[in-house]
Amino acid sequence: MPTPQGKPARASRAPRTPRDGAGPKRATVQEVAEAAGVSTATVSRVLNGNYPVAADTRRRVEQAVRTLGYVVNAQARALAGSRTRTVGIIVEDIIDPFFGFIARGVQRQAAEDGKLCLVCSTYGVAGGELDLIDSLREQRADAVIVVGGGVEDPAYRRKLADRAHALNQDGSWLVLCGRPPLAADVPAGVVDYDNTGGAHAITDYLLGQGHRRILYIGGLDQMSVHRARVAGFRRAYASRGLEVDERLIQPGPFSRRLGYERTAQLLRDGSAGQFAAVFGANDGVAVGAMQALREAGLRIPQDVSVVGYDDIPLAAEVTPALTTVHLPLEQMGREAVRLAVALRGESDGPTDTRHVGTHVVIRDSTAPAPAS
Amino acid sequence: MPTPQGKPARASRAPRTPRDGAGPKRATVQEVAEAAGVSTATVSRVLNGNYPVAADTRRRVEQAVRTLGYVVNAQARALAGSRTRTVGIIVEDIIDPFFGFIARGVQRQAAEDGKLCLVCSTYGVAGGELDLIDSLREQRADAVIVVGGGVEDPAYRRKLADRAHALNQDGSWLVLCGRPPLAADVPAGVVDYDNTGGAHAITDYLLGQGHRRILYIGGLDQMSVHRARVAGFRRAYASRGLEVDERLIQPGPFSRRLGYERTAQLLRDGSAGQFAAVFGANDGVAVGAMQALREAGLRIPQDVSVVGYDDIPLAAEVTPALTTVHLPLEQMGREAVRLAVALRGESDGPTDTRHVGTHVVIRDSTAPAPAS
DNA sequence: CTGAAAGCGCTTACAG
DNA sequence: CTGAAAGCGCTTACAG
Repeated sequence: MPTPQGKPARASRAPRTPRDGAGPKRATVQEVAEAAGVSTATVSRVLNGNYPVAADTRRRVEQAVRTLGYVVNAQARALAGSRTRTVGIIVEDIIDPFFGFIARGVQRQAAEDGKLCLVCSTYGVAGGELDLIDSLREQRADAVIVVGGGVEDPAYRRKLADRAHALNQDGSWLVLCGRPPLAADVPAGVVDYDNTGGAHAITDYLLGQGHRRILYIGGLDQMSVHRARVAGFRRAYASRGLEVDERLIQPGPFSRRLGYERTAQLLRDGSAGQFAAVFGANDGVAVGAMQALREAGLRIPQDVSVVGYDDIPLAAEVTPALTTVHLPLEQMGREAVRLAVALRGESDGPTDTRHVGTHVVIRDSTAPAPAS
Repeated sequence: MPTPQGKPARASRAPRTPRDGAGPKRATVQEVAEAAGVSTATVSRVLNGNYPVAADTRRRVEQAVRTLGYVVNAQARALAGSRTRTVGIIVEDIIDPFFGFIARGVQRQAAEDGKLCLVCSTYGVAGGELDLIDSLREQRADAVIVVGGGVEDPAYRRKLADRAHALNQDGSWLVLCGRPPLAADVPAGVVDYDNTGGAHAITDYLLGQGHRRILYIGGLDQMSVHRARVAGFRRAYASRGLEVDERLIQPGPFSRRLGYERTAQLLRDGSAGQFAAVFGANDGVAVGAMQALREAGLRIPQDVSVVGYDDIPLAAEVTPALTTVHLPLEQMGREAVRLAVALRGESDGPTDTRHVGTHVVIRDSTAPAPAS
């Protein structure tokens, strides 16, 4: 009946008494059982298909399910069972292709395994990872996948290790994806790749082309990824008995803007000396550097060679196409989920580490050093 | 004790009897209550902070929580309460910036509201949306946000409407983001923008620059977004009393590759006649077209003007920077979550539609038509 | 192959 | 301000 007042009849905030006629309502196993004339146990068994049920009984149940439009209540199922069929993934920013592709791999593998993904982003907030792991623990995610290079700070690593133990207690697992292991006694899975080796390989390629003064741009000291890449850069020089001019190592956030601005500045003020090659700590940095070089009237690769890291699609799309280190990002995401599934098999196995391979992709942004 | 055989001591698949010593174990409210010397009701009340509790009692409980490392069990909470504090979002592909930015907005707003996001992708599989909505319904997501242009097929829209009703039954809501409403009687939220108006505006801008033969590339007939954009394109011509040469409308998937290949082909075989402007149905298509034009020796914008749609970062990064229609993608995502929250306030309100504004961004890829 | 019943870990009227 | 108790909707030994 219409409300006497002209106000819209919106549900008053009366306390929800159980089943007061209004309020949300969806069919339950109970109702399906009644409709099919069987017990709830039987309904559960046909729903899960994990136990023999007479063909005829099964049919009656399936019929009832259809008629009532029944859908299982995942929370009730998770509470009664032991798994939530959910995996959590924590990235810095879903819009960054590095994270985006890994997240895509995680999603796809999870979907194939009948799981759903809880995706969280830290947006670079310090400690954001920790809080998100806690939220995901509340959700009892079957696994929590933390993506990307981690902070090297020992205090932080200890906190992360605590989370790993807590998750493991709960029967879940922490999986580090693109980050080195925490410690031997920490129950966590790891999917990693060889940053040092990749940086070594691409630096050595440049060195082999006759380049000696390579400007290395990008990376923050606390990040494991950065330290490993710089280490590879240095080692390549060392392998050939060459020295690195420290002025050529220019740290900063992994961003296109950094590549652009730092390159432009060094070109302008010459404070790092000359250079005829640029190593961007990731593809974005490299592309930013390319733009600055071009604006300064330098040709790529005739005057300056440029390389990146990661091989996101952008690398192949710019002109000239960028020489870089290929990372199987999507595969890393898939691997992380597979590893988590494997680990749950063990009651509390040791840390398990999986390595994925990388390789240098030579495109058009590199050439032999100009004769000086 | 070590297993007699040399095999690794992995937990045998014995049936999990309740609390058999091994197995995952985490503290419960029960245990916190005992440790604090109060009832579980009281623990729940301090945890949720939604009810007065004596300061001293509160302290004891908080202490116990800390000591035991207690974390709430979200499934149990959701089962006992009525909300899951979870929102589901369905996109085509998280790696596509159009979807990525919307997903980011959804995530951020959800995080601010204390909710977690279940992110799903269809990867363009027909009907994928429907299945994913069902999964999200199992999860009892507080809202299910479906992103991007929808299929116009009436049968499909009917199925979607069924899902909307089902969700509404459950006390949840379907929210369409970047897609027109289904029908007046369907309980679903809508966050949309004016595709026709945007396409009209940017086409009119080109027309105002003296262009008459504008090549329109991209879009599939079944997609609502495409139909609306083409309608705007046509209307701009009509407003000025001009005719559209149908050969200049070239449909296809929204992809960089389409822009590149179709443009290259038309330049080669001339089957669409001449054109001195290209309207890419989205920025990716436009950038692909730019590449083909450049390879054909044409200058942008001196010889050919190019415009796109969406204004993803790529648009500002290419050279010359692309004139396009700006969409507040991240804001759309946020709006979708806010709308969902608002809708849950009503027991079953009518369809609620929110419009976000768009505008043309003029950059360097457009210029007056060359004198012919 | 099937059912009765306990239990998963919370929240929330209800009663003090 | 606090507690006893019911109930959320499933799954899973246990017993036939």
